[in-house]
Amino acid sequence: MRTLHHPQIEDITVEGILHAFADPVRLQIFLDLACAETSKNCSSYLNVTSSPLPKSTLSQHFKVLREAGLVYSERRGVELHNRSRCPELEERFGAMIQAIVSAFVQQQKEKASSGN
Amino acid sequence: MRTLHHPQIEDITVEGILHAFADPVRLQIFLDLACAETSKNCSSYLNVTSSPLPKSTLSQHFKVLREAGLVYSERRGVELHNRSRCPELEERFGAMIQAIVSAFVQQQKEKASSGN
DNA sequence: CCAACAGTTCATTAATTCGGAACTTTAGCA
DNA sequence: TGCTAAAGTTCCGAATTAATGAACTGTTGG
Repeated sequence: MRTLHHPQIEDITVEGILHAFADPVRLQIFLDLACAETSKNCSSYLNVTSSPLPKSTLSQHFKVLREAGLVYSERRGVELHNRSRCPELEERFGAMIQAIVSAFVQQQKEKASSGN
Repeated sequence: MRTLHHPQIEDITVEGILHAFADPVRLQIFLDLACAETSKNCSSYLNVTSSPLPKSTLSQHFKVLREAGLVYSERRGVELHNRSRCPELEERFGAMIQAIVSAFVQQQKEKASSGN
């Protein structure tokens, strides 16, 4: 495993972020990480969808989030600890991240209450 | 040309919007439409990038924007008049659209001033 | 050293996207 | 009425990107 690449805050782009968030699995993972008190490993999200994700797929999703500059991943022993980069992101992109996450959360609520 | 499909406001999804916005050409078009006083036709954007876009590509971009629920297109004679759906979108998704557009505009400014 | 575990990489297949060429629709005009 | 041009769309092949099973890499504990 090569060393993990995390872009500098100034190299993060709006379109990179939007591309990463355009996948509901990734948006859900980010949302969860952003709310988490502590960092979480990748395998925590194997069952983030109704059917379990293959771990190669999950690994790719984390790579996309990481290289878009949305999460910071750190090796600890055998696992990877991931946390959102919310504070820096907020400084650079203002309300954007928060607004996206809020809209997604509200959409989840609506979906849950109507269609069930 | 079949009749144009515009999703109902309640069928518009966050991930659909983010996917549409993940392409800088589409984001730029939306931004421009959102600021425009009047509706604009597709061909107005043939030169939205440094090299001119093929019109089939542009047509596809407008289709994506339309089907994501971001723009409303109306046939007038031989051309299509497009306008953003900002008011409804704002009601449904709060600050999200505005925050994305703002972040993108700021990024454009930074790019223009540094790299030139 | 060995087994187990977390995650990555590789290779194959599937799905998207790009863009040129042909097509459709509407308007203007002789 | 045609004829022609303009604005978009559709079609299709090529190129790119995404999904995932299988094999692999590190790391830890015994």
